[in-house]
Amino acid sequence: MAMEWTEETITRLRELWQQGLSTAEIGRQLEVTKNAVVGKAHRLGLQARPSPIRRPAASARPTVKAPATPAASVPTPAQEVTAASVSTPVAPVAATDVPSVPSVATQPPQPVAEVRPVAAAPVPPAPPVVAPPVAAPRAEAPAASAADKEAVPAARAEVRVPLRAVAPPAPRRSGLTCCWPLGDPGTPGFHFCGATPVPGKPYCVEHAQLAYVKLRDRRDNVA
DNA sequence: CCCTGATTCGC
DNA sequence: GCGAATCAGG
Repeated sequence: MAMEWTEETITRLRELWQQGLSTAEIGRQLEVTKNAVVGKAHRLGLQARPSPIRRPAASARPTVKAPATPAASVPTPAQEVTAASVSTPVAPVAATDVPSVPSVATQPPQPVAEVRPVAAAPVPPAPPVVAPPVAAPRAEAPAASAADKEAVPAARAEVRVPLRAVAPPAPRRSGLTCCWPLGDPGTPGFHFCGATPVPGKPYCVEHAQLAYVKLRDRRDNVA
């Protein structure tokens, strides 16, 4: 064992899980494996998301040793979860004038829509005014791959965004603020960073780095 | 191949 | 309780 699963991490797990992030994605953010995420999620009694597979009976399981397979004929679990609500509420983000009430406490309850962080969908919360930044990193020099086995397969250059189902902070007319969410949405302590964002992006320098991370390395290279 | 989540079971 | 190994569907 290694992970401590502090309340902090458990809370984050809950949030991320509820946001519909994939187990692997959560794992990356929590610096644990997806297995750890799934295992913990189940132990926490978190709602299991539709599994891509069916697991009727568990017969042969030659993991390490002791197959022990007497007999197993279990009825189908019949646990269909058809939650195909493909709604796309899209954060309000009133573009015109907004009341000078940046306080999140006064904002309407977050939609908490199940925004799925589908890969290849770099959709950072639209900055209050300017056009979508569309972080398009990737500027690798093609050639030069002789002894380099890594070679940067740019085919999967993608970005990761927080994708909290929350509306950005009420845009102040006289200055943008970093809309990186801090805290637990829906709780009093929840707020946005509020720092001055980098031009063209909805986050400050700090959080922009967190938000726009190329996910190239998955299993390896945590942190 | 890649991805996904679920389960089992040694630790 | 934890999570690697394994499975299995898309």
